[in-house]
Amino acid sequence: MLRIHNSLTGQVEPFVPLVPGKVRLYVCGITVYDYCHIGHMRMFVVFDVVRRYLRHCGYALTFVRNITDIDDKIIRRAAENGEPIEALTARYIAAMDEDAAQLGVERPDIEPRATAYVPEILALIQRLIERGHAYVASSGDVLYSVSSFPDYGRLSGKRLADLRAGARVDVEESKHDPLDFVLWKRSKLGEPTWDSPWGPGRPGWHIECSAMSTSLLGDYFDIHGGGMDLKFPHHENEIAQSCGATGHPFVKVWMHNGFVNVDNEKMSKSLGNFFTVRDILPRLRHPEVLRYFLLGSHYRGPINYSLTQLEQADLALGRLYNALRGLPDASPPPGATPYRDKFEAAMNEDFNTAEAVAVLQTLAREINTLKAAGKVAEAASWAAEFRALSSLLGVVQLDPEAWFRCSQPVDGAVAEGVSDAQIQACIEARLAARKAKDFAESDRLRDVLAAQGVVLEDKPGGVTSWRRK
RNA sequence: GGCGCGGUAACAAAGCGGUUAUGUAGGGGCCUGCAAAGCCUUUUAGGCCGGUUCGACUCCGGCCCGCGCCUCCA
Repeated sequence: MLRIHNSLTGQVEPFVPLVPGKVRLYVCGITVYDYCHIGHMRMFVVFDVVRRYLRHCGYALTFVRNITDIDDKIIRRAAENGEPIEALTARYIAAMDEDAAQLGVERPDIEPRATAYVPEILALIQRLIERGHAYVASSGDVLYSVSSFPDYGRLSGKRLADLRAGARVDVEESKHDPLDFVLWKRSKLGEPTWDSPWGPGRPGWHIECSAMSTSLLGDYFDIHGGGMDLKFPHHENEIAQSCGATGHPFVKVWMHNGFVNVDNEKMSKSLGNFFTVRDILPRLRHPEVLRYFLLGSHYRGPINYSLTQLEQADLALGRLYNALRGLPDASPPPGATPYRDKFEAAMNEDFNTAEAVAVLQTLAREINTLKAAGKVAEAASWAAEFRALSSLLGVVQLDPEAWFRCSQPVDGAVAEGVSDAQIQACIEARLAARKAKDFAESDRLRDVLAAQGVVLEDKPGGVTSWRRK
């Protein structure tokens, strides 16, 4: 049975959907004003695996991931660039889609944009005012009254008194309570605006997610996910808004993924240790290397980014592909297998992808052993099982030969080098030399290819396979 | 100050109260014309101090160290 860590309780709990057989999942997506960094991508990949596994468990899943396409940073960036907001957001949404696709992240079932949900947002704010959870401030903004919601702070384990004592924000006079947050912002000159009962303005960030999630998934749904940093205040505020509006619970299970760090510190622009997906992919043999790296540790813990780590991921993936090499198509062994059992046990325990990957490595050894013993049919059968399992993680999705034809770029540049056909010709010539026991020539040809980053491997039966370094 | 997380071998990273994690790296062996790959085998663990227990890396307490959130942030 699947068990999931619930941030609301701090426990790993058995997962029981609200409606048997159905799961409704909402994940906070990104604000589109720049390229995705590795941290964004970790969130994408983590919830892509959650999505795959929930479906594998047989649930009818509705997966929503939103796009925040109106926000202070977007407005500022568009102004800096001197371009319309729509042009900016369209560009970065397209870039996000490309990056996600590279990493094997499938599109969510529904991908709402905040700007398309303004009517729902207005209705929600209206309801909050009616129920005494929100007020129109002297500034013209509509604010949420934190003190009207006794449960405020439950998700993040904070108490209102502590938060007030530690408040570092400039307290705006119009706020009844320094912790009150904005639902509807009065727009300044030149900013995008929508009409509202409280004058022209635009939605606050937190209310967008409450409106989109409940509009699409209902007032009470199964899982809400996002990055660790959204727990407070974003998700806390969502709870206050949604529960405030309905008077009943909002989300059953909260899931939060850990950060990507660099040198054990959070990636941030101010520290200058920031890596976008577009910075990294050109340094890799294949985008799968990044995905494998991200799944190599548990989703809740921090993960430390470094080139060394990516190199290790490359080698580990190569080992998996190597096991699958040269095997015919086959059907997996019927019924449960020890590998499948272990894999599923790992995934069932709060999506332990690190352990699931270890199962794949062990299975690869089994396949290699069978291959070495000449038991090709058996090896092929396990290879089919391997592929069924690895597709749940979205790794080892290529044809093995295609993997080995990719080369590992050096300093971000892919070596031009020799073509596949030239390599093949060289191998033929070397095989002829070997047949004639001309080992000097044979070794010379191997060295020629080695200098081009091509490694040869002589297999039994006079077959030679190759790989790019 | 408040809340929370973590310290595992050369590097990375899991599970687990007593039995090999896993990958990479190192040693030895098999295989190979020689290599490579693969397989077998093997060396390096559990921050520190106490406690519980027949037995603790695993549970409890204290200490030290690192990190995160408390402000926009995946």
